[in-house]
Amino acid sequence: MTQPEIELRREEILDAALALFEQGGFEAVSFRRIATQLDCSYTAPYRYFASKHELLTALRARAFRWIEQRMLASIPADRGPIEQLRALARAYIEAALALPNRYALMFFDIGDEDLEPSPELVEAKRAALDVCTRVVRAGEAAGELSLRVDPLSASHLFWSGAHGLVSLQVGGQFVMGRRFED
Amino acid sequence: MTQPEIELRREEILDAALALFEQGGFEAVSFRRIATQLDCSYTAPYRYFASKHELLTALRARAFRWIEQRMLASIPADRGPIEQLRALARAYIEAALALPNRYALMFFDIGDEDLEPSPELVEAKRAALDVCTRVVRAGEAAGELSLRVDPLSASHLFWSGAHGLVSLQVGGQFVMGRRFED
DNA sequence: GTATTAAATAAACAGTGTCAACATAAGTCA
DNA sequence: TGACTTATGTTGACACTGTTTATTTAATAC
Repeated sequence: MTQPEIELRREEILDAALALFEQGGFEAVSFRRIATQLDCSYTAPYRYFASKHELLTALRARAFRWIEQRMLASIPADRGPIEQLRALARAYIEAALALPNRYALMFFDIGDEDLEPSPELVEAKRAALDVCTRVVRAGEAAGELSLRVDPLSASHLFWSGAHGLVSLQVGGQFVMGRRFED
Repeated sequence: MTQPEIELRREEILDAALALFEQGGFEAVSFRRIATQLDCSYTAPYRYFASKHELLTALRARAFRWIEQRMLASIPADRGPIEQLRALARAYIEAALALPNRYALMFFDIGDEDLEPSPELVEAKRAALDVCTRVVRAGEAAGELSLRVDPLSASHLFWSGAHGLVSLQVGGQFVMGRRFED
């Protein structure tokens, strides 16, 4: 099996896992169920993911890469940093709200709640957060932005805040349409 | 069994569950293990918690009540709202950092990632968040604070931010000692 | 063709949450 | 007191789970 074929198979497995996850959360993802969806034996996916933990971690990393792309594409190059951050927040929120249901939202918690995140996940999170950090740094370098915390913490706050608002919104108490930065 | 006795037994079960959780996360909490810790049969806890989900939910609610108390006690009544918010953040962070390990930190994510939270948990979360909301509202009423978002969202942002910073800190990249409000 | 390697499979193990049937203790009323 | 009812605890079982081992099948190299 050639390398791109392997990658393709991995994607198929992740797709199946995602479908299960979206309709029943972490517990609904099981090797047995993935196998029936892909019509293979239930140990076959072990060739591609060493454990359930690794599978879910890979799934989450993929999700971070996805939202990173959406945020990247949303930055208006011709505007100031504050406007860019606002666009980032909007992109994040829209992406998060476009998710099929609440479950998928859990993926985007930037916190390090995972005891042993894979390097892949750490890298994907860092890359996603870096979209914010770069904007902040550029803004500070240009003297158009002045925060009381370092860029990394600021981005973390930014991300946590956006995530918190989305989860508040999804939780039922509507808020959207206001501005928020810091 | 009288009502307080029942409550006591529930606490014992939660204690055992917490001990397990703190040393191995959600998956380490099992009715079997709780039973061996409490030296009873593995279905006995079912008399007090209808399901594992309910047990964990009760555990989390208790944690929220705990941190609510610590935050409440930290508010300096003789200071302005900004100083009070700062004290709240400090209290939150100190409480979170005083936790025995990372696992317990997961409890304090305020987000609604849980599909079916019990009324008890919803109430505990609301009460904890209300500590912030009251300070914000009082500050706005006194004209000493003016935010661009409503008090509830502000508190949510506040909480998410504090939680995000703590989890960043626990994750390894130190930040503490700076100010942050919004 | 055969030999070797990769891929998929089946069987099994130790756990899990949960439920139904059973036993036991406590409390209630005669 | 003794019989009855109710709450509480226990055992055994069911249908799952993640994971490992051995075994078979498919693909490749010579």
